[in-house]
Amino acid sequence: MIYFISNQQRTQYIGDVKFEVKEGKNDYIKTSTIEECLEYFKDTEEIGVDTETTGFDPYRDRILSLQLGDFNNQFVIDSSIDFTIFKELLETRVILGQNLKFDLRFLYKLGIHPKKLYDTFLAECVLTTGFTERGLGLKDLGLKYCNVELDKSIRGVIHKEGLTDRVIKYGADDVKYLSTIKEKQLLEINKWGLQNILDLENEVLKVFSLMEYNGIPFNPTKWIEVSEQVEKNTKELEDKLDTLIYQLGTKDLPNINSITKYCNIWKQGSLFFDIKERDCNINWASPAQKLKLLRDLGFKLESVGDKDLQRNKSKHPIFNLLIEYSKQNKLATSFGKDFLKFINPVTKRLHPNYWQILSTGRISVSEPNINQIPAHGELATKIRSAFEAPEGYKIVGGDYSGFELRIIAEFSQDPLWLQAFREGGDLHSILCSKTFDIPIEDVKKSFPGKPEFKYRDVQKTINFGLAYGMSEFKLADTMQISVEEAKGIIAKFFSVVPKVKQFLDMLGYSGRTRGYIRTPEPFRRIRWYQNWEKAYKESDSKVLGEIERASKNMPIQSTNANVIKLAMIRVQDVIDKNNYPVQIIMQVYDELQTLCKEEFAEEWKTILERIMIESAQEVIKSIPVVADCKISDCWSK
DNA sequence: TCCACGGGCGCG
DNA sequence: AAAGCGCGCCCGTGGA
Repeated sequence: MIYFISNQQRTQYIGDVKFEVKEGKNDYIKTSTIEECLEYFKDTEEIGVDTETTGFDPYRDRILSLQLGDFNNQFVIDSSIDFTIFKELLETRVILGQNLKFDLRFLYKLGIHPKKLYDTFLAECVLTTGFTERGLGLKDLGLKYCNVELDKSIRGVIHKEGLTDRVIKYGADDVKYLSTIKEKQLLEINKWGLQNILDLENEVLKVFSLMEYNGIPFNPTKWIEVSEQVEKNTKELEDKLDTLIYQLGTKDLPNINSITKYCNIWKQGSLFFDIKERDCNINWASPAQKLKLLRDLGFKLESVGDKDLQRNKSKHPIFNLLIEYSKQNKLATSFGKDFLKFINPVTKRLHPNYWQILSTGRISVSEPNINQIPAHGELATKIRSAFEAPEGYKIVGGDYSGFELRIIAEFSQDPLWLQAFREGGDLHSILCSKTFDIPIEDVKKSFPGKPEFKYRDVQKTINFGLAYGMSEFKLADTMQISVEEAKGIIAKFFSVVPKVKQFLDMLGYSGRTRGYIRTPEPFRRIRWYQNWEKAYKESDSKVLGEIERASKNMPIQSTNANVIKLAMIRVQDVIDKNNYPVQIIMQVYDELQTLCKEEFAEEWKTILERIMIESAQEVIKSIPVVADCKISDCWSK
């Protein structure tokens, strides 16, 4: 049965005619009261919850209706009711919902903070990680688990139509099937041993919801300062490139009679260069145009990517200009003034979207993507300084040190790799000395005859690269050596750390032969390869190779992601239990940043660091884990 | 004018 | 046959 709770007249439509009625014309909808609703849920442990809202922003939009229910009965409560009446109920029961992050932000706005969550959307993500053709919407889940066709056609018109019978029915259906979906999902979850990872996701859900709701403090003045500098740099470099082309056209291209002729060869009908105006029509942001030009000038390049430009930079001054231009242009476009559109007009903060589960278990962030803010180079510090704590607050946070390398140590149990972390030595240097048979004091020296390659840097490339399934071809390309030489280096390296090789080979074999790969205990996340079956039958080496390399990396990357999620749960838990004046504001792979009241910052830094380390040691048991936290006014390394 | 695609590059 | 993993964003390109 569907119950409707409201303090106002119901809106009804017959055709296009709108009128108010007290009781709907369909007898499956009854009017009810708050008291009846609270009484109904008095002894239930779990409640299906959904909201309809006027939009996506909890600060500018509002809840139109709140739906609470189970399979037998659903209550549709309209916005004439003060929803905070349900605070106690919602904060003590298990809240069952589909993509709850959306609803939670609106409940937070009302001061309602549900604690125990089960999200059918996240459960489906956990069950189908890696599949590209999967249905994650409630409509898909209704069909898959309940064989019921849920009507979604109405979404988006509720605001106009009002709470008519069909809108109420639709709202009620959105909570009616949740428990059935959950029960059937749990059968699959248990069958695959995914309970731990599902619990982790359902718990960290509220942290991501809070992060989206709270947002990130941002100082636009500082951002604009850097943007203007970068824009200026970009324009100057464009001018320099144009001038260079002018000089090339008049002097360095004797085989081309005039730049006009060259231009006509290059692009029919439109001049890219006007000698009189000294105006060059080349779009320096166009890879195709750049490549064509450089090839016409006689350079052999495969692309105009940084790697190819770097290799040619001694041959002509245009390469250094192009390298620098690409960098500045990237900063100007991706991190320029356009970025300011993401500032929420109400909170003046950034409120990015979080996608909680990608194929390895990492998250992704968008609008804006806070996980790709520049971190290297001289402008990075300035750019990041725009992420600034307000007056009276500090940014407290930090990252795990060499975390993926520690994960490799734990899972491979390689003696040398373990020993390096146990003794606190520098892993890259230790392995470098053994791989290249040189004294450890010499690891920062260059290879004989190759001043641009230092032993330890190459070792770093190997340590990270091989964990991603890197081949001798890539190493040869990176180091500019022969494939044979590269092969030799890899063989030597793996003879130094045989158990690492064994571990990676095992992962690759596992993925290639089974079509899925999973994280070791305790989380046991699983990633499927949708294209595996076909590739396996057809012995498609290209696809199987991709699966093999991804499988070598997934448990490592995934464990990092699982651990930081565990840390987030525990950190938020401590904040909530103690009412600390702290907000988690960012998670950047192996880094957590919080916003903290200034007077609490010192104490908080110690607590945060401890929780991060303790969380990681739940998984990394053989060696110590290090987290470096610091207190600052703005986001910094 | 809109859209899909891919090169290129920002982060880890 | 191709050979380092995981993302999102910007822009140019080419077709509708």
